[in-house]
Amino acid sequence: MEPMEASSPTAPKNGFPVKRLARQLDFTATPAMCRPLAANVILPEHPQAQLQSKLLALAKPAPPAILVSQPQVVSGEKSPPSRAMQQRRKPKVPVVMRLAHTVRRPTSQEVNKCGSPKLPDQRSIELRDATPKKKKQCNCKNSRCLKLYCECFASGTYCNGCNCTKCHNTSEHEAQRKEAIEIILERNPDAFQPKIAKSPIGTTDGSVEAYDVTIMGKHNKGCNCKKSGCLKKYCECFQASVLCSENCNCIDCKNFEGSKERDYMFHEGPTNDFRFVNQAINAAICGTSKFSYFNTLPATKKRKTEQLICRATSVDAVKDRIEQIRQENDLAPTTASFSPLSAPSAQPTTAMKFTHRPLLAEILQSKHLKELCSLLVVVSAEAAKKISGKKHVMNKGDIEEVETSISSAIQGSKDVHAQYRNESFNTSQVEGNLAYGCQSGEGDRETGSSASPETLPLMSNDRDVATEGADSPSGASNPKRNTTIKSPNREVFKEIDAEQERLVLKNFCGFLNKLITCTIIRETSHLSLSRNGLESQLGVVQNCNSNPTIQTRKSV
DNA sequence: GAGTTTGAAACT
DNA sequence: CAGTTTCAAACTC
Repeated sequence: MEPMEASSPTAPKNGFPVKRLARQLDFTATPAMCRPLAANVILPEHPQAQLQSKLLALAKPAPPAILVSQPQVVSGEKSPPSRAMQQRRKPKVPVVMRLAHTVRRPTSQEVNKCGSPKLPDQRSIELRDATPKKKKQCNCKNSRCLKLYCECFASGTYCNGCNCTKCHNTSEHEAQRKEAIEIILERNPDAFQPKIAKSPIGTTDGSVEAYDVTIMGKHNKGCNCKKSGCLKKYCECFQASVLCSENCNCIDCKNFEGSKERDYMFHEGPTNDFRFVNQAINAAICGTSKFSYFNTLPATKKRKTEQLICRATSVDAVKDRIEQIRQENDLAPTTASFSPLSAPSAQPTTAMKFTHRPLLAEILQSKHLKELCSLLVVVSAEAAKKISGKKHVMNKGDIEEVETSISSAIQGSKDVHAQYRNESFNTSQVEGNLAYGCQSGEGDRETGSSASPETLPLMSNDRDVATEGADSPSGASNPKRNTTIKSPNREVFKEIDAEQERLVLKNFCGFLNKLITCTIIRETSHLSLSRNGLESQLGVVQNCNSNPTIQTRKSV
């Protein structure tokens, strides 16, 4: 369930505006919108029509994208451009081709919500021109509908059937209306220009099954959102179904290509639980007090998401554990505003208003976690070997038991890798791994099911638990571990456990630090790329995409 | 449906 | 040009 549609009857389905968008200047305008609407006809004397006429009269071949973005051209109507236009005609904002912006088409179920089934082609057409069937009526009270606050006025139409009060956006007040238009144009000659430069839309891969359509375009002026994450219709970019661009000055933007939050919105839910685990780690590493998009979810959705996350771990637990690790390693403390953008101990400044923030999920992939788990198992085994080697006083039987324990751990790793190879990797395994890494082996003892088999051998405490509980399922399922349980040399194992835990935590901490570094580098590169288009920096991004686990392993 | 939040527009 | 206020839509309850 999307946040915005939870209670609002006008909320868009699947992120698409389904009605005339508010407070906008023909964001979604296409040639299809040039058709006069029944209720609100674009007036030929309107500056927008005049602008269009003048542009056409200039007869300069414009790029197709610009033509597409020119809305509401009234053919045949040519009126003298306003004084403001003549004096201050600024060159149009060049249309820059942007990365594909994928948006989900409505499902058949959603389409059928309105009662009438629609053919895919019809849906496609509706999405492409985004033309609402009925213009929304304004509700202006104080602006007399003579300011850009008024949607009707801004779009160059008379108010007709609106709920506004003291409306002057009518033919009866034409003089005042023209005056208002002139004043606005004096202030901003582009005030009535379309805000979105949009290029044609096409399917991303041309396949029939593909329910992603690509919208290319950007807000000419850009948005300045601060709190909405650019994922609500407060944001003009989001409202127009375009990605935020370099024109924007938004804070904590999530309306960019690859944004998991945005992806979540358009897909009405996580494609897999792994995303939320990543977000949990991301939040923990960043020290933020929230999931970025998570906190925008409605309560019911939050609970659902919380359940997903908390099955094996929790954000707070992850944060607490990472904070503990940081303190143990004399690392800079996490703060509520810590960001991977900055140095670990740096506070973000107002200058750090990065628009496009790559999420951890872009860097951390399941294979990395797999390798991390393997690394931790190996490190743990090596620790056990190391300690056992030092124990000259141990008798042969004890050594055999230690070796049995080690081989058990390694076997556990092999088993889980067999699972991975069989594509059986699932979230609970990841969560189990995280639970171990972040909660020092406390995992999900209550359920006893979330920790991955790979981490079970590492959970030294569980061995003791199994010792005291003969009916423990895990203990019963692993006779080798039972062998360890019966060892009289518990001190040796305690030492091994301590060493294992120390090394595992140390490596896990290193892994997290590598992730932070990767995120910083990638983000910096992302910013540089978006601003300068320096493709040469792709190498940095690629390097950043390299496996942090391997980097950690090298550093061991 | 009332109240709150949000960000663009308008104003200083 | 930056900060503040106004405004109406979006959103929440």
